[in-house]
Amino acid sequence: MTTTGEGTDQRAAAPPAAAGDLPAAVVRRLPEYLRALGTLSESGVDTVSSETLAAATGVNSAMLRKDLSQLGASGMRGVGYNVAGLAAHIAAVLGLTKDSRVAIIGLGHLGQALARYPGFSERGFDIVGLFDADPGIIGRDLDGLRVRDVALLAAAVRDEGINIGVIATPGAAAQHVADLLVDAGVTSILNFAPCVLAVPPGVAVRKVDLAVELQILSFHEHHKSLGRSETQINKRRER
Amino acid sequence: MTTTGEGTDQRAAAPPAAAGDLPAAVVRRLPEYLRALGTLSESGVDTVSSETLAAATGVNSAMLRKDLSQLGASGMRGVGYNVAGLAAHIAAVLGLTKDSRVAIIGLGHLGQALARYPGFSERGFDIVGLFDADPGIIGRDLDGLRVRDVALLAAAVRDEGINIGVIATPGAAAQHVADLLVDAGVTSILNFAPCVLAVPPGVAVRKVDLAVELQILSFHEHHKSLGRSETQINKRRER
DNA sequence: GTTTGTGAAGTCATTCACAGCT
DNA sequence: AGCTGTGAATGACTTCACAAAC
Repeated sequence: MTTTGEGTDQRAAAPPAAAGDLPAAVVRRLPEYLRALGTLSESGVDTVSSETLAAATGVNSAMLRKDLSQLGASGMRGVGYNVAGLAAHIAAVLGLTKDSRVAIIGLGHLGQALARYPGFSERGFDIVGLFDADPGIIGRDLDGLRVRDVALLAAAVRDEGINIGVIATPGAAAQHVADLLVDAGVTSILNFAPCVLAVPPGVAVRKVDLAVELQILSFHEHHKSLGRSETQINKRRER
Repeated sequence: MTTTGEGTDQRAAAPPAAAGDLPAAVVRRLPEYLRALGTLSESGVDTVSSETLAAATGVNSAMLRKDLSQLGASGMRGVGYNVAGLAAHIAAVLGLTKDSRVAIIGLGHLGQALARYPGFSERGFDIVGLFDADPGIIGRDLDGLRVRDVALLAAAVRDEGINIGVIATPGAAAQHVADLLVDAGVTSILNFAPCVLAVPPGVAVRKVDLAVELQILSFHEHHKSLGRSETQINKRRER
């Protein structure tokens, strides 16, 4: 599959690669590769080996090569991968060639932080709508965007081309908001509320629960201290 | 090379002792079970079948039973699981019987939101220290906690029993902060900075990168639009 | 020499399906 | 009847190891 460069992307009729159904595990790693490539690029590096890039992203180099090969990206044997070309290829696969339009629903502390998080716009996610149900919050101005009544959400989704919804409401409101988003045609949802959302097939939901992450750490912490008596460290090759 | 950057989501780098040797995939699901059990408990339910609990957490019921069986939790055939008992069991396995003491380093917008996020203390994670390097932020009061100079971090870890560090600094500072935490004896880190941390074996790192989540959604969005019309939506996977 | 690309092997995770308990 | 617990089957992911390409 040495599809050569060519590529800048977009949706050609010809399938440049199998990109259609990439294993979820691969997709999860692509943003990480992309970030590392950006860092390399800023350092003026223009070619990178799978070994080096793998180290920068914390994965095994064989896996990295296999991932890239599945994307249809290719390197040069004996040399490595072209940093800029690879970054462009990954960005294309991720659909980052056009900016996405994001609405945040729920502007409590977390929602406000998300609204102001520079990492979103830096990576091409334009926050274009803020919505809340609390009259005490509606009307507030956050870095130039005014918080609107969630009743206006559906219309805004249609009129303003919103395609990603970020739910940062309390758990009790999350399903309702998800329904609003889905009915308005949004098919990608990032859910920060601590609950499972029911959505129709075809709608992608990703969930981030900050307390869950801490609980997982708690588990490790707990079992590290339990292990003190046994001292049996299972040696497993640590990358 | 001490490169241990623990992967994004799943992967246990920690060396747990024999008794607590649960697969990482199971540990990831436990907090979700616990949350669903809490909801059931509040509704006055005191017995639940694997089928029902599985539905509430979005997993397959056989997997749920297998998970619980690995914990040593058991239900009653023909009846189901005792809600309170199961919740207590899972909490014990996760080490949630004693509260954890958390420091947040980096109090930009995200760090401030985390500091005020009620979900942490609700689930037994006490935020006891806030640290930043910016003189403009040091000294600020956030809900009764004063932001201290990061130079005081190591002493605070020791004197105040901090066992979890949350890094919410810019990427460039994150490795330095991680080193400080590790040197001070912290073995659990939650990293919000967009970079891979190198830590010695025995230190557990979990990473949450908000932009990565959006990029993954972008992928799905992108491929929905150029996929065949009879799209076969594969199951989305939650970390 | 270096480094990619990939079959094959290995490891881990999930689902199935049913025996066995209540 | 209903439901758990678990071996077996399936599927997914990762790593190994090496031939082919530069």
